Amino acid sequence: MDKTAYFEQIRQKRRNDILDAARDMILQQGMNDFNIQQLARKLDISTVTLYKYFKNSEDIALALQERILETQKPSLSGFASDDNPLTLFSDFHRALYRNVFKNRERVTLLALFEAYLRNKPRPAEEQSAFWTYASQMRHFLERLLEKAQSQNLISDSISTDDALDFIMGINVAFIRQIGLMDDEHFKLEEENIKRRAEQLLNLFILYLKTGGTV
Amino acid sequence: MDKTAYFEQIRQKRRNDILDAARDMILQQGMNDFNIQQLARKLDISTVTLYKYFKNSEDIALALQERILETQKPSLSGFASDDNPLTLFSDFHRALYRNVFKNRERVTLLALFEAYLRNKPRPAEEQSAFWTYASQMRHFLERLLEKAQSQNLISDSISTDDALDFIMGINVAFIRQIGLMDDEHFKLEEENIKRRAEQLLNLFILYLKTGGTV
Amino acid sequence: MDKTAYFEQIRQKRRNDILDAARDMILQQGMNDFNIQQLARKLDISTVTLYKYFKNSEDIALALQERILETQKPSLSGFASDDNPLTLFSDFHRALYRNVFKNRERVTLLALFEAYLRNKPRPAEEQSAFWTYASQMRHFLERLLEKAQSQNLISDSISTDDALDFIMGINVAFIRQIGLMDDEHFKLEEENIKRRAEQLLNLFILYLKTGGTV
Amino acid sequence: MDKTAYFEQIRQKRRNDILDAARDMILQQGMNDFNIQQLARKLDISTVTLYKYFKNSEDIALALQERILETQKPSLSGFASDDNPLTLFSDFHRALYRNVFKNRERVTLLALFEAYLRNKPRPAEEQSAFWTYASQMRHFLERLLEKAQSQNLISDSISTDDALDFIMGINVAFIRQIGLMDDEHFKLEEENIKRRAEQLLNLFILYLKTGGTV
DNA sequence: AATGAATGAGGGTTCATTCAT
DNA sequence: TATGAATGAACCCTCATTCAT
Repeated sequence: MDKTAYFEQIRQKRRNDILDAARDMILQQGMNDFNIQQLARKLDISTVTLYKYFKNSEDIALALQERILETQKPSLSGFASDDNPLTLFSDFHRALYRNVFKNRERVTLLALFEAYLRNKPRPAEEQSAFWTYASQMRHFLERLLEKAQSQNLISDSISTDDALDFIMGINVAFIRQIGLMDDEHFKLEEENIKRRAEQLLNLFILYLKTGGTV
Repeated sequence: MDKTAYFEQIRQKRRNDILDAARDMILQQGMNDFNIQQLARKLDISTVTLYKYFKNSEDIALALQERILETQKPSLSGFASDDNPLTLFSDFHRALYRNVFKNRERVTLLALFEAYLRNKPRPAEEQSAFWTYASQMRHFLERLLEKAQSQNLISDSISTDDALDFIMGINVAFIRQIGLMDDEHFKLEEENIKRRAEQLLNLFILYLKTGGTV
Repeated sequence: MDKTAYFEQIRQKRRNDILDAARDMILQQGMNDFNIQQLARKLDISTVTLYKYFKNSEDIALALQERILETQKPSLSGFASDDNPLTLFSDFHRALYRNVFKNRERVTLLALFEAYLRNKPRPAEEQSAFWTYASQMRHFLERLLEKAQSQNLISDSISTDDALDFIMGINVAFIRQIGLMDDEHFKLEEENIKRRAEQLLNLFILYLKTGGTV
Repeated sequence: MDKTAYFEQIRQKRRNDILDAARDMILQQGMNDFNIQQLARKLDISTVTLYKYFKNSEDIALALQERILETQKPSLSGFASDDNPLTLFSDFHRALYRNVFKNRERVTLLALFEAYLRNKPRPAEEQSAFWTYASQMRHFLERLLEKAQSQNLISDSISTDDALDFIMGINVAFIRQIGLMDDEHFKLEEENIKRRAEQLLNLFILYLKTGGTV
């Protein structure tokens, strides 16, 4: 009998339950008021049990962040590489925001972690989750832009690197903004924001085609 | 005798000193580790005295936020209204970012407050400080764009309202991002970020002129 | 009115009361079971109040140790330096043990601290309290022995340094032993132990006179 | 079938492994930080298994102490009783210290236990391990001294009992001191200490011969 | 026999806040 | 007005120990 594997499975499930509860708590109360005791109460287990699964409260937050980053990995399959690069760019941009709207709570969590960790002393090489996330797509876009340039679809005056930094920067900023919005406010504004994401795409296309000057 | 006024003045000065110290603490340690006892120690007064000036730590944060918003009010004097509206728009945009770079710490504070207050129960009508700040300039830009439109300087297809929402939204997102960057990273990237702010301006102009399509 | 001084006085008194209670607790239960909560309960104050007076439980132990070392400083006045050096040596030895017997609880505390701190990581330069105490008298004895040697009262073959190391080493060992004895056992054996201290003195004199060989 | 005996053997081996690990832990961290969970982790077994072998952590310490006392039993074979008693005394003394230096870690453990158990409520008849150890050799030395006295090798004025108490007392004190030294300090001082043990022997001989007076 | 899971108890510490002067 | 003193509440975490399998 494969007892060990069985236990491990249960354990994983339990870890996930804990992370789910932590997620809800953080979304409701923010990182500041997130604490292990309340989490244990909410899960109806003892704090000690929590400590068997996670080293401490920061460990929980980090595991949650990691889980989000893993689930959230931009899937690039489905983007047939022989299409027009700019069309692909648009598709990708739209898919990105579709994802953001669909999983706004994850974005919120990442944004809250980021603000929370801002002043904590952290290993130097560690990046904010947002930038980890962003760099995952950067590579894909890079090849896209290079291809577009080789096909003369975008302005000569554009440096691929600069363009990417600019586009990613604005996108990350806008996405963070979406994540940090108040839930109510977001619901009210959802349609407007979607329209603005589309406008942003237009702007980027305009930028790529013209290099940013008329 | 206006002894009362004199005391009130002293009191104001004291309040300001407290807010200064609070600002430094929050910038160094984040909202999480900001606490009244440490603040009192830093100011070399008793906590009780602090309580005479502010109800509690949240009250201090709010007062600080308010002080920033007041100081930060975009000064619109100096923008002669008979210039070309688009030139004025550019001037204004540049002045805005110049201000942001010069007072990044205030932006940081507003961004930290925003994340901190996100889940606190708050009076419904109260907006995030960023949006308060944004709306202060909105009115000015609105008249500018209307004028530009009447002079046929910008595309017919543009709705002034939409354009403003879009532009302000992106700007606020970008500015918040600048505020939340960590200090070291900011120093390294400062020049790049300034360049991107300028690119953004170019794009906005392009957007206004073309309506977002080439 | 000299309020500050008054408060400081009260404060010192309170610190002393706390140290007294800590001393009793440690003597009764040993260092292992010494803890702040119980101490607070015993003093009938809240733990928080304790923290206002001492940084943490180790701080209390160190303060207690320091207090002992200060009180315990071997008083060398009263030893007229023109007497026969070996007589003085005997007087000093006897005074030392008289002190040990009279303040055995202090010795016990020092011995308990020493064993407790043995595996704690500590600043390298820090010495065990016993050795601090011992070195305080070493200087006095050194001059004594040199004088004795110059008066041909002790064997030529003796190196003052070696002799002191030897004598101090055995004394500290014996004193520590006295401190670590069980209270009951000590009471039963007290007279015997006193006799042995006297025998030890004889041994030392013998050693000094003969150099340790017949 | 003597399956039972076989299992018992396994069990004993297991107990020994546990005690070995406990010994290492205690030497490294002291009695205070010695705890069952860490011990189990170190042995890579569950705490529950530990409880099958020992009642609790004090039980482990006592078993360890007992094991040391058994192993450490002074072997008196090899001391041919027809030699000169004082020579035998010297040999014995040297063998004792040789043993202490060779097995200093055991001495350390006994000294740590002694301090640790000092305030624990214990069965009245139980003595400190050191005294158990000391009394084991006392009997042997007693016969030796009596023989020496009957051969007029030592002073008439000496009471065998007193002399033994004195000698054993100083030895135990010195040995405990050696055990409690911290490892680094011991390494630095090892040679000096050995010299002092030899000096002590000389003094004891002198003491026995002269009765403590020149 | 061995182990994963779970927990009560309790120590360490910090924080906001009140009281008395 | 200002402050020293004091504390309740709450969080963090570890340990010994038991239960069910």
